[in-house]
Amino acid sequence: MVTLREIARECKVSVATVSKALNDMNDVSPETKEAIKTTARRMGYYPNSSARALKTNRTYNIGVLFVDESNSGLTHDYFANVLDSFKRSVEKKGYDLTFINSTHNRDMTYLEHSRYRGVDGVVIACVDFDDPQVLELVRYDAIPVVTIDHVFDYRIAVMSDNIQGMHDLVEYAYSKGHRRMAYISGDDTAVTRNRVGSFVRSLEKHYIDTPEEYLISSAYRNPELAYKYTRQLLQLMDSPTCIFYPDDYSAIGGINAIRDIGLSVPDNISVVGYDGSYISQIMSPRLTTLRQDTVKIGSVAAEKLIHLIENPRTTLIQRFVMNGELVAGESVADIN
Amino acid sequence: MVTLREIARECKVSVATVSKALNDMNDVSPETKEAIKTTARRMGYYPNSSARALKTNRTYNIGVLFVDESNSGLTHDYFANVLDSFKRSVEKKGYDLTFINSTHNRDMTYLEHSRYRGVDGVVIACVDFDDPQVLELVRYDAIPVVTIDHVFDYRIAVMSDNIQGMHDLVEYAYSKGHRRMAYISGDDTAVTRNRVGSFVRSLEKHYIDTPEEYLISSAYRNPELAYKYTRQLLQLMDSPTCIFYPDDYSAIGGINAIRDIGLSVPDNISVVGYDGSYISQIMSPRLTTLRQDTVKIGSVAAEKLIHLIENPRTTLIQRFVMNGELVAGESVADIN
DNA sequence: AAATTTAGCTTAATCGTTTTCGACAATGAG
DNA sequence: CTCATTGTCGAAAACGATTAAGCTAAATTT
Repeated sequence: MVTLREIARECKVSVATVSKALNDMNDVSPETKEAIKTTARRMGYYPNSSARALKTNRTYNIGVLFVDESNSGLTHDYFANVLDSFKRSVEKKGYDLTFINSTHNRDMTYLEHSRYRGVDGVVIACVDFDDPQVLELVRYDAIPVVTIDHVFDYRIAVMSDNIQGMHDLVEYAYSKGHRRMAYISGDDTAVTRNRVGSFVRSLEKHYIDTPEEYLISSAYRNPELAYKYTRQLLQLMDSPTCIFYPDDYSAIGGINAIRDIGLSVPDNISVVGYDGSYISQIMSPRLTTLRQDTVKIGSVAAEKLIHLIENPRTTLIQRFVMNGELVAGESVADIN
Repeated sequence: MVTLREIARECKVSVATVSKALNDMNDVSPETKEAIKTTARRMGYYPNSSARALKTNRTYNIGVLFVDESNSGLTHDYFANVLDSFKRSVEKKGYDLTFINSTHNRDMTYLEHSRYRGVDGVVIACVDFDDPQVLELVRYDAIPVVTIDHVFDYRIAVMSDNIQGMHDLVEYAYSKGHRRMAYISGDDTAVTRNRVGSFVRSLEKHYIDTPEEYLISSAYRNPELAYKYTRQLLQLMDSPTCIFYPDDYSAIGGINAIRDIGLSVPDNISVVGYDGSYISQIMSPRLTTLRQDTVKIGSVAAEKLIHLIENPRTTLIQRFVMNGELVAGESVADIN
């Protein structure tokens, strides 16, 4: 490993001068600076991140907290895409990504792990936001944090506009003539509450009351449950003409239930998904869904987190709400 | 941040003694060791990874090289699952995961980046294995490496048994009465060559020659291309009764093509996927496919890499081939 | 009883960097 | 000509940990 010391010996200057030259400090003459830089390049030098971190308390490393009870966020389509975009963005600015976890040897909490690794900041998504360990990390204000799809006071949040998104979907179905709409929603989270609220209010604007049996609390990414609840809805005497699902995967489960009963999508029953995942547009019929802008969410989260890291005091704590985009698809029939 | 020094002051011993006590060295008396450990716990001590890494040249950090031209490996269903399992496994042993990339500020190669971060080892998957930067990293023998689904000499490789997998699929289709089978395969990689070879040989065992127009080189995860080539196959005078695809997504593209022509799966044409992704079993008809054991692949890769890290000289360089599992599904008709 | 070993602890060097402070020479001002 | 300023550079401390080597006193051997 080639160190500053070796470059110093080669250039016949001190280690301090080499360091300053490579960091472009201005108390090194242009000539020596240039000479040092070229020999550094020639010798294949790159800094030792541990040594630098030890001295500067900056690692250029960002922690990623992405845990799901069942799967980790990695296998979660939506979050994997957000993370992918996030990763791309931070890498452009010279930061690396390290996963934060708590199932460590000597068991550390998320906060301890973050401090152990000395990450400059943490992005949190796809977790149980009531987890005491998450709260501990969020409340520890020496580490910059952005959360995705959840709002904490005094923390930057980046989120999808679930209220507008659901509104758009309801308006679309309404415009196609649907009046009896049911919503099989996800687990009880902030995101879910926003969507359910928006669903009900959007219908109320059209003077449509949503009967209790049209609002079913299910789970995200659980086609089996969606299947079950879809059958349940279809057995109502006054069954809906259009069913909304928490995500595209659940919608597929619903479609299976509809077909197994002998009905067709969208001819007999219309279906609305959420997320706009890749699969939703290659399946048939193409799903009517709301594409969340994962690229934007990831890149804005990255940008804001890095800004917070590099300008700790001047950065405003805000929420950033990203618009999604309605994807018309073919799963909602025009029954006008 | 609480350091060894503070614990030393508190316990009225030297820093060295504290370090040795916490690392369970045997030249510290049991009593002082215990005392030191409890005060360390009480004060909320955890080591500074940078300082430790600087001194020991061990980071307990593993580099992940997962890059795809289009998307990163994160959004790739199969590799995301492998990575997820890998992550879980290494975390159990106290290692963390950091992404390796080359789009860094001062542009470093993969190798330089790995050395810069001082990772103890690297797992490589889902990359262009002809990339000079990948080769540079693979050839640098001071960093332990395991590759997934690709074999290099002198490097540990963990892979799915594509030969057996394809064989099982062909045998299955054959047993269902299919004789005219076509294969729309993926890009030209080692994995693809294994599968195509196995496809052809498995049929030869049954004295079936595969006509040239039945072997089409397409791409992975590209339903549009699969759609196009499927139409092409169906226009042949002697069109196949069963079509194999490089992956489940492509199979969906193929199914769409078949349906758009007015035919049905599996009544008119049978379809075979690969991977056994989640979606393949919630779609309808459930896909006949080969589930790759992503959990096993990830955990074995982790186990072998860590063993190599901790026993550099004694670890044998081998290939580990993981069996997949045929998932019967409903997309292959019995035409006997 | 003298010599040697051992247990338990400390001292100090070291990993590779950054950064403060001071040294020194050249330059400019008065 | 003297004094202050400026431009370059180096010495040394520091970040927090590990570890070889040395020291002291007690335990053991001869």
